[in-house]
Amino acid sequence: MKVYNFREIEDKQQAKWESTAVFRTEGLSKKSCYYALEMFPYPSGRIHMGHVRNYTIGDVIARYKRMQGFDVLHPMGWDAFGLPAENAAIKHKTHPAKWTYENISYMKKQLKQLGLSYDWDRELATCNPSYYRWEQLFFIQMLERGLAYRKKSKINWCESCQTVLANEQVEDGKCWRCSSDVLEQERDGWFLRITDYAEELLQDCDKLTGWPERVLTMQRNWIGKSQGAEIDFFVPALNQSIKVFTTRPDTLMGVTFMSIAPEHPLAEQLCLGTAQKDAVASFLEKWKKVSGKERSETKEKEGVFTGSYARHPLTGEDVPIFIANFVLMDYGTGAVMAVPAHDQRDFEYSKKYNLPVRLVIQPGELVVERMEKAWEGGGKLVNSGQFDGLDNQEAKTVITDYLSRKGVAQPKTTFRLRDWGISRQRYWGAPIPVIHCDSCGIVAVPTSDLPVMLPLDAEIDPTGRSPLGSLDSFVKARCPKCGSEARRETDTMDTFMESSWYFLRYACPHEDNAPLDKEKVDRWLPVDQYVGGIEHAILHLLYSRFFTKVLRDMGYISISEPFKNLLTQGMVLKDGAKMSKSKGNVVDPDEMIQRYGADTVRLFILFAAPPEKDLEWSDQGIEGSHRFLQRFWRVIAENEETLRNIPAWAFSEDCADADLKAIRRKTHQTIKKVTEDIERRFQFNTAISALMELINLLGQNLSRDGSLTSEQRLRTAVFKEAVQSATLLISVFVPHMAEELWELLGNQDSIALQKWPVYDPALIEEDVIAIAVQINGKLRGEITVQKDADETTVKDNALQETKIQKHIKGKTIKKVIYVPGRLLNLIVV
RNA sequence: GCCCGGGUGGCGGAACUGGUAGACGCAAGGGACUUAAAAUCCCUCGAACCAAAAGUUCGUGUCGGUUCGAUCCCGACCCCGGGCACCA
Repeated sequence: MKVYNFREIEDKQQAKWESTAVFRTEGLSKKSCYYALEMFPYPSGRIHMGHVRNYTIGDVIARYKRMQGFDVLHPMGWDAFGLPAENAAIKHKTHPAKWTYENISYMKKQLKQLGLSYDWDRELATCNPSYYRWEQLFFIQMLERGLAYRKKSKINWCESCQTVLANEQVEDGKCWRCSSDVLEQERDGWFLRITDYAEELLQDCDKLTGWPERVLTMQRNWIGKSQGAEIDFFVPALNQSIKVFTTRPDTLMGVTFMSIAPEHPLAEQLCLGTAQKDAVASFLEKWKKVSGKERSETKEKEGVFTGSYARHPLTGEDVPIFIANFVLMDYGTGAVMAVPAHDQRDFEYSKKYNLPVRLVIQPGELVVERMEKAWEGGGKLVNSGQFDGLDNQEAKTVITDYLSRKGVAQPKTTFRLRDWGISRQRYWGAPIPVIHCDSCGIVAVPTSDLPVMLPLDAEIDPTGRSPLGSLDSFVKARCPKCGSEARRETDTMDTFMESSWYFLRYACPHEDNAPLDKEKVDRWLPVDQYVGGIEHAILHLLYSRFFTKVLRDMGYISISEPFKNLLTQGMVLKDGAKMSKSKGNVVDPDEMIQRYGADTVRLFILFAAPPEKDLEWSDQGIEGSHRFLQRFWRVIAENEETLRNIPAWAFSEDCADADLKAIRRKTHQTIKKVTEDIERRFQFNTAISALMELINLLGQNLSRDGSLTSEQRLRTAVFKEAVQSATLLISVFVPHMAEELWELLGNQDSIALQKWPVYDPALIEEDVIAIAVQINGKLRGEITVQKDADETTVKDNALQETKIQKHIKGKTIKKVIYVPGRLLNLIVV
């Protein structure tokens, strides 16, 4: 018997796939196209188990769809710009480009060893000018459309990474990459107007029915829409109005003071000439120093009276204006109307500073004197003059409309989402294609001059500061407008720019004349199934959605959403924790492939947990998966010759032998189960367990030495059907072994291009079925009946059982519940 | 605080979205083969009562409810994971 030499088999099959280019795709018609994509990796050096899991899941889907008859686009590439390359370059005294390309070549070898069915002809690396030149073009076009702009703002600065971070890249006040504290700084930078798309990004969440609900929730939260009104409060002392934003215009009559942020532009003016001047000055000195992050950690409400008053837009009453530490300058207008009775923060503040509380929403019996906290719910309006008696929801529009007519308010929608800051003060990224000219200002590089090449002769600065600024050959440029000497922009683009459109470029990776070939993109996109980690739930997925909409509006593509279905796979854990070098719990894929082969690693990872769940790595578990593959191999290899000589799919119609009948039934049940488990939520773990059951059954029907026994078995070809089906089914999980066994069974063409097996419904039904018998809902026995037995037969059979008789003796049957094919419940008293 | 997930044997996980809880695998125990080991094969494996079997009772985070019947539906609560958070 041929032994299962996985090393030899895997090398051989990988070479064969490569030489015959089985996974190359063109995509003939829109209808037959299927796009399976996994999030491309950052070329960090070596792949880890998270990659193995991600790409194995994607590969199963790609292989399955291919066998279903689709033209499957399954590409792979490299998210190749980024900070680690620079850090490694400093550490190892090399160049980021060299480090990156070496990593790519090593990791590519690793991916090939996993037997992933990629069309490597479409491979791309984002650090290649043939890729980023188009991104620079997009940037210029965004600039023309006003979607890209430059502004000075408070930015998030990571000292250790020496760069600015986008809001999305700050997690809990720390850098998403290195976890060091993020500082606030004033700085000039480039922004993309993602807020222009806030409404559409939010609306379209509803269309993403193939996305996990929790990812959508995160995106919705991040966009953070709130609807309300902007209301003007006139300040006589300044002879101008202060605008406030509120979601509760219905509580306007409950306003007893106003709070503004310490950074509010009017904060200092309001106290001029009042007795509060000094108090305000010391308060501002204290709170302006405190960063936004620290301030939000301070739960204690603190504020100071400005000495000035605003006029209530309805009553004309004087409303004292305070500067308060809890008011944020970068949300709404930086000023809020305070309604202590109906806002908890205002309530706490009013208690501390002894300010009046006025109840204007009446939820039943509540009275001000007995309030222990603010009432933030609904109710009827009271103490609101002409608006009394209105339902508060209704009052929101009524009051806003009323004020609008008087010209002191307007309906307003506010988003939490901020524009995307894309400037990075780093070297290893795509240069932002603009030129600073002393006379013309900021001038875009003419598109005919693209790409602005990232110079590869830069000396990497060990402090981490970008070398571009001091590289004269790069910085010195002519102004495209006036021709005078000018300076090139030295910031590079956030690397999330590259990953925001790579999935489009895969449709036409070799297109030289344009970023995208519309016809091809429209044929393949949207991605039918995207697979990746949950950690990108906001960052990458939100940016990609934004880019897709922008490129649509620019006319490059027709779709509005890039990813039709999204599968977020869980992490790979060891000893209950995420694998990390510092914890010393890393399991190296290479080592596992060496020991057990890629097929075993793939199988274990698919079998140990459903894809969305975290997966606990188990050294014993992988042994078990390997044992199963050995068993699978033996069942076929030990009977190789016999099986090969049976004509494929030839059956004698009636196999009377009960064992054989059972095998056929199991075969078809397995085809059904595996197909449905893959279709329905990608339950690979249960699909594999079904295959295990089939192989176990076949094993039981072999002789002690593993060979086929009876002559009848040889004639009927039932075994051949079983092993052939099992091999086809398992090929999506363990392609190398399946391919080898497929050959062993006498087949010529690659198993990857075979048709997915189809079950025969007539064969999966059992002749006799077990019916559970319950007395008063408790299981008391089990009977076997013919599959088409009716209720009366089942009941009569059940009543003949001694066990059942025992339980109903001396009692009368009050009711009979029969669930066909499943259970009989006798209610007795 | 708010919004999503999720709590099932010693462990990873199954269970047709109301119908025999624990498939499949791991670990464990026992046995066969072997001079021995490995490998392989067979048996047992939620808990309790019982010498054992038959059997009975309990059992899907907790407490209630609906139902002939609940891991599944409803209500209250506890715990774990994730997201958002002085967002006006």
